[in-house]
Amino acid sequence: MRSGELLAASRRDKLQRLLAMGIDPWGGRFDHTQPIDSIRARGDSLEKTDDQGPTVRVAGRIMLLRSGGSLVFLDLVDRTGRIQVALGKKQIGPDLWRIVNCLDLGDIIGVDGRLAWSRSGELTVFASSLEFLTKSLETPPDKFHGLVDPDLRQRMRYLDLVHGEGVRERFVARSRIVESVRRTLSDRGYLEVEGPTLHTLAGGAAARPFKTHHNALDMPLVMRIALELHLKRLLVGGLERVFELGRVYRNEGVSPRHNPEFTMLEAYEAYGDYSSMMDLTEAIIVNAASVAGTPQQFEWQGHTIRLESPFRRASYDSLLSEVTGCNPADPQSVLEAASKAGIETEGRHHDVIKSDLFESKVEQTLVGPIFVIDYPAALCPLTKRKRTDPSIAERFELYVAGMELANAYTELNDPDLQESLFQTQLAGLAAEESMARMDKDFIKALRHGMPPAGGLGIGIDRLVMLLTVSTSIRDVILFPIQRPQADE
RNA sequence: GGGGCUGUAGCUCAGUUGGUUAGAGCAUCGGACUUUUAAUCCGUUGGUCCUCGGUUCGAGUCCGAGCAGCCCCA
Repeated sequence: MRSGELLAASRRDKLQRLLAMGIDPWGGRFDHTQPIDSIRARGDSLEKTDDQGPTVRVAGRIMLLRSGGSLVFLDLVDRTGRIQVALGKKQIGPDLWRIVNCLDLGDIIGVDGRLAWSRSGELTVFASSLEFLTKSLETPPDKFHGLVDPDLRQRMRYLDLVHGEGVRERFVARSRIVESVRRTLSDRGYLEVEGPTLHTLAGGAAARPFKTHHNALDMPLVMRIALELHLKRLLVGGLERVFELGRVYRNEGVSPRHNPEFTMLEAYEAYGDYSSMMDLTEAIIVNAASVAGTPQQFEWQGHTIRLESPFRRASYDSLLSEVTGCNPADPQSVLEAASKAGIETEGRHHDVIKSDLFESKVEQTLVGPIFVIDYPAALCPLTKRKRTDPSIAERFELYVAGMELANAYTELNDPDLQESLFQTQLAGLAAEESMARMDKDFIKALRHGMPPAGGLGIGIDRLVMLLTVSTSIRDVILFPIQRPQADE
C-alpha cells in the first residue's frame, strides 16, 4: 500500500470510531462563534496571571497538534487568524476526551472555553467542551514548510489559502481593492452596469478572441476582449457615467503578467476627457492602496515604487526622444533609431515603427507611476484627435515598473471618422493586433449622438499585483488557467 | 514558437563518477508525558525515482521523445 493510502486509511479509521461513538463527523450548525482576531483582541486586557478569563466560543481548522498525554495543545485557524486551544482530559471529561483521540491535523472543530495565558505566555482557549465539526480525510501539507510547489499551490488553491504564508490575506486584500474601486466610482456618480460577455464581434481592443457557438441560434460567437463598445452605447443612451468591472477573455499566451481571462474595469464619463480620467485613475489607485494597506514606498519587480499623488505626466514623444535620442517629429530620425534597435521597418507605417520602438526601448524604463500621454493617432482608432494636431490622439497609458496598468482616451464620438478608422488597416500591423474592426451597429449608435467623454480601462489583476506587491498575476487570481493533470 | 531550469514517499527535500536492498524531516501507527510552541523522546509503516523508449553487465543518475510546472525571450 502506498504511503498516501495508509495515511488515508488511518483517517478513515478515526471517522469510523467517531461514527461508532454516535458523533456526526460532518458536523452541523455551530452558532455564536467569535472570530479569532476579536478573541485575540480581548487577550490584550487580560492579566497574565488571570486563569479565569472570559468565556469564548471558537471554531476552526486544526493546524498544529501537540499532544502531552492527557493535555493536548492545538492551533486553530479561522478566516481571521490563529489561536491556541488547550484540551485537557480532566477539564472536558472522559466522554469528550474520546473525541480528542480521533483528531487529526486538518479537522475542523468548535470549542467553548475560557481565555487565558498559558504558562509559556501564549494566549490560549482552555476548553471546557468540544464539538466535532468536520473530518479531514486527506493529509495536509508539511506543517512547517506548507505547500511550496507552485503547481500544487494553484491546483489546490484551497490548501494554499489555508497553509500558504499571507495567501488568504492577499486575496482578502484583492476583495477590498475591488470594493474600493467600486466605491470610488459610485461616490462620483458612476452607475455599475453589465454588458454582454458573448459578442458577435470582438471589438474595443487588439486581441485574439475565444470562439464559441450558440446552438439554438446557430451562430458563431466570441467571448468579449473588452467592455468598451457596449459601455459607449450606454453613453449614447444617456447614462452619462457608467462602469463595468468584469471578466474579459483574450486568446493569448500565459506569462507572469498575462492570464487568458482577467478582470477589467472600464469607466466612461460624459463631458470628461482623458485628463479627467487621469484624476479618476489616481483617485482609484490611491484609495485602493489605502484599503489594501500598501506601503507608501516599496520594492516591486526590481524597482522602488512610490504611490504618491500626483503621478508624473510625460508625453509619448518626449519619452521616446529622452530614451532613444531620436526626434519623434522627424520620420527619418525615428527610422534610424528603430533600425539601430533592430526593429523591422520595411513597408511598415511610421506610427507602427514608433510604437515598436517605444515598446522595446522606453517601456522598461518607466518605473512610475507615470502617465504617458498623447499617442500617435494611427494606433488609436477609438480615440479623439487633438484639435491642434490630428496626428496625436488624446490617450494615456499608466505605467508602473514597466508594466501597463491603465489605458484611457478622450473618446472618439465622430461617427464618420470612426467608420473610416475602422476601415483603416495599418501597414505592417496584423489584423489581430489591430483595434480597427468594423462594428456597424456601434457606428449607428454614434450617429445618434454620443456626448464627448473620457473613458478609462484598468487591469484589476495588475492593480492587485501592484498593491499587494505580488510578482505574478497567478498569485492574485484564485484559479489561474492550468493544463489538466495527466493522471487522476 | 525558441531557450534555460525543475519533476524522487501524502508534504518539504537529499541522493557522490552509472554500482549491493533509494535516504532524511514532517505526517502515519505503537509507547511515555496536564503548560506545549515546527513540542520532545523511543520504536514503526510508507516508493510507478513524471511517462515511454534507448545505451549499458548494471540507470534515480547518461541519451532521445513526450507530459507538467517555473523563468527568460519573440
